[in-house]
Formats: sequence, structure tokens, C-alpha cells
Amino acid sequence: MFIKGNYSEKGDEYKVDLIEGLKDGTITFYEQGNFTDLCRGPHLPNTGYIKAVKIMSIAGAYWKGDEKNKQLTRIYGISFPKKKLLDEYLAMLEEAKKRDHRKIGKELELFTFSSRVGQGLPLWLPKGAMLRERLENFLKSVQKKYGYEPVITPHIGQKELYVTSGHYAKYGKDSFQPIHTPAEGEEFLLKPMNCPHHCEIYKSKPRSYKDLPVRYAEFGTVYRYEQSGELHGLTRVRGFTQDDAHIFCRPDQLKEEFIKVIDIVLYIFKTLDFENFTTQISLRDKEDRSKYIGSDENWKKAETAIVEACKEKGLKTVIEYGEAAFYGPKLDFMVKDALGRSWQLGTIQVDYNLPERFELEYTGSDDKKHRPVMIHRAPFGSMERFVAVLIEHTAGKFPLWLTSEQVAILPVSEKFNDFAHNIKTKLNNSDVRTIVDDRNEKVGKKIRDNEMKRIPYMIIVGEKELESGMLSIRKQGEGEIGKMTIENFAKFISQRVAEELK
RNA sequence: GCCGAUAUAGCUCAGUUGGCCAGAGCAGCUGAUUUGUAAUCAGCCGGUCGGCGGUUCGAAUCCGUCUAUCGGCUCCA
Repeated sequence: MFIKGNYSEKGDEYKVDLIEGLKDGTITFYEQGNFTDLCRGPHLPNTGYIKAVKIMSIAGAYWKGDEKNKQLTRIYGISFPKKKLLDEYLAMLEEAKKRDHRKIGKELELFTFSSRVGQGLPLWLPKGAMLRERLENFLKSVQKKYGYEPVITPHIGQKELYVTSGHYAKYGKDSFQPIHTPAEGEEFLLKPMNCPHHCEIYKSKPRSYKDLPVRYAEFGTVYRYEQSGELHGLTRVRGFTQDDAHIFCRPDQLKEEFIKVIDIVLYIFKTLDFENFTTQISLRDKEDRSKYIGSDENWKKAETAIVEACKEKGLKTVIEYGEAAFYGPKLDFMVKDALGRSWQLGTIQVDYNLPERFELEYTGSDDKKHRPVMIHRAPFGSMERFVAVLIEHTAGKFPLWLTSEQVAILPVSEKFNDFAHNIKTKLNNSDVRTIVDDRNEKVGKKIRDNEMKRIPYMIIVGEKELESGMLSIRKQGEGEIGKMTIENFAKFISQRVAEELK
């Protein structure tokens, strides 16, 4: 009481608030000279340990992290025991900034934004669109192998559809508002997710237990009115395309289906060299169960299925209580960006809610009606976010199979332009994506420019090559790697691509 | 949405306390050069200084507002 009174006298209402909020009754203090602080600790024994200090930024932060509370100014600083360590850290930050997908996306002309089009609405440029198309084709071929069927649904749906799904009640006010038509009272919504449309496809005909599981996949573009301050490059946008699919299965198939989805995600991550991901299982809050819908029994089944599936696949998971969606538990795959910020990529979610709301059914072997379970899954999360993270992981040096321009041919002078274009035609006919840099520049300049465009291979052609038919090959970032005939080089490239996709 | 900052040519950035026609490098165009493994030279083109409004004899510069971006907070079906 005495201490609290002390802070009250000083008018330090936040310290008073903290003391009042302490549950265990033990209050610890730290002293630094004549400065006394209420703190759980630990503190440094004395400030002499701090040798190198830098203020990094100043920003607003809500008191106790709650949006309803007042906002205070938070000062971010960093300190190291030696100046040298601080300098190294700052240099590392600078390096990380060079990998920022917003910077590389601009440099490599992958995507852009326009304030006229609107905040958070990315415009994919030709090279970015080609990259994305290749990723989509890759995913489509994987999904085909795993028994997914493609579906296509419109970008809007009647408001009623989302009233049925429950999303209108939960997010309607904070979303893009309904689209009106000349017809009185008619309202449509831009789709914020694909599930309701897919549920309607499920309902388009009667289902038997023998038909399940049914797996519907779609690259579905959705629109969500994210808070303006939360938008960030391609990682958080207002219009994006999910590599979405919904699996409708019997309760007894849930675990097996869940494991298959984990397999797909792991295969995709492996192919793209994503090794440093973490996995998180999100379950219900241990105490407050009021915010979740569905029966306790179903939740338990689903949560057990996820935990066991992860165990069987040997995933090192972190379990977070209270992080589940209101309709079911989920498993998320997270990766860090260049600056160490965490982003959720792949997600697998179990849903008992939508089958209920849409009254989805199948006829069981007992000739009675049963309710299927739904799994939402998106290995990339969204094409936008995935491409962003891929850019930062590779610093723009995409795998050979994925990159738009695989080979650049550099004639040493204009005399060899025709020769270069002939090679290009031959390589393109062998499915090697090739360009010719026939600008009137010196070879050194062309090498430099094409290195910076991150083109994996370069071929320098001049008098020697024209006579011998042997091409001088250069690898991005490494330099000359030897001489090859056109035929051998084409084979070399296709072998590399095949290895990457193995 | 909230706190703080920023917005000058296609890109990266200069532009002193308000003061002649707003500058540079790169990119682009034209010409010269005909080039051998990370930048050849010269000339030219290019800007409603983010939009709107205000203060002033005078605004890229000061003020207001809107839009967008950046760093956080909060949020993320």
C-alpha cells in the first residue's frame, strides 16, 4: 500500500494500474542509482555494461496492448556490450533490407501498386504474372496427383450466402460493403473466402459415403478490408488469391485426410527449399469456450486428430491455446521474412460449422443422413504472400524451373546478333526460356546488367563460338563454368529443372 | 483504425534561414565506337516538387486537409 501510495503521489497512474493488476501479491523493484522501477526483472547490475546504444524507432503502442486503452509512445532502442557488435548488427539490418520483397519486386518488375487503383490491391506485372502462373501450374499438378478436382466460382455472391455462413454477422460491418444493383433490395458481396461457394457445389447433388472424400480446389481471389495501417507489400493486401481447397470427408476419414494435406505442404515446401518454417497447432482457449461453435465432442475429436497427425508426421509443433478459429482448430505453417517478422503461410483448418450451417449431408452405409467434416487448406496461404516470402528467401534468385528468364545470350558485338538470335530460337524450341541482350554495349556492361536481373545463366558469343560451335557459359554469381554445344546446354538446363522438381 | 515519420524525373537521391528558368547519377532516345567475362564516350529527352486549399510581393520550402508509402501498435474469416 505504501508503495502504491508513493506512485499515486507522483501521479504515475500506469505504475498504480500495474500494481493493482498484480495477482500473486509479490512486487519486485530494481534500483539504478536514484532511479527505482517496478519491474519483474531482471535488470543489469549497473549501466556500465552498456557501451553501444542506438535509438531504433519511436512508435505508438496501446497500454497493455489493448486497442481500447490509451496509446503511449514507445521508444525502441538497442544496446550492445561493444560498439563493434552494434555496427555488425546494423550492417546485418542493412543487408536484410536489400532482400525486402518490395524493393526486389520493383527492381525485377514483378508487381506494383497504384494509389488510383487503391491501397492493398497489387498489380502483377508480366514477369510477376509469369512467375505466379508457373507456381500455380506446379500446385495444380501436385493437387491432381493427390486427387483434388478443380472448380471455378465467381468473385461475388449474394449477401444471403454470407448470412448463411455466419461471416456477415461476424465481419460484415468491418468489410467491403454490399454491392447494390438496379433491383430494389438486391445485394451482393465481394467474396472474402471461397468456402461458401464450395459448400454450394457440394450441395449440387446428393452424396453417398462412398463418394467421400470430395476435394475441391480453386485459385480463388478474395477481398478483405484489412485495416489501412496493417497493409504491407504483398504480405498483407486487400485483394489476394488463395491456393484454396476444401475437403469434405466422413468423420472417420478426418485424420487420414489431414495427414495427406500435411504431406502436400511438406512436399511443396521441400521443392521450394523452404526449410526454416515452424508449425503451430491452434486449439481452443482452455477456459473460455463461449466463443467457439460446435459440440464439445466434435472439437475434442478434431483437436486429437490434428495433434496425432502432427505426431505421426514427426512435425515439431508449438501448441497455442486460444488461437483456434471460432469454427475449428487449425495447423499453421509460419516463416520469417528478411527482417525477422513472422508470417503465416500454409494453413490447414478443421471446420464443423459450415457443414452445419449449409446443412451438408451424405447418405451413410446405414441409409441414414450424416454430416460431413470440412477441411480448409491452403499450402501457400495466398499467392501474394507466398511470392513475397519466396522473394525474401531467395533474394530474387529464383529456382531455375521458376524464373521467367533462364538464359541471356550476350553477343560481344553487333556482328554476332544474328548468331545469338539463332541460338535463342533453338533454345526456346527446347523449352529453355532465353533472351538476347543485343544492345550496343560492351560485354562487361551486359554481364553486369544481366547479373543484376538475376538471370541464372549467360552465354557469351563472338567469333570463337561462331567458328567452333562451343558456347561459353557463365553462371549467375559464379562466373564462367565452361564450354558446351547448344544441344548439351539445352540438356543441361532441362536436367537441372527436372532435378529441382523431383 | 491509432501513434510517429515520409512523399522532388521511370529508379535512387540533392535542393542551405521562403527568392533568378528545380539539379545529379542510373534508365530511355540519338550518334560515335564493334567491343571477350560485373559499368565505353558524347549529345538529347524527361518533373502540375503526391492532390486540393491557405499564408506571402514571392512557396518544392511555412500552415491546413486529403491520398499514398514507411516503422510500430491493434487486427488478420
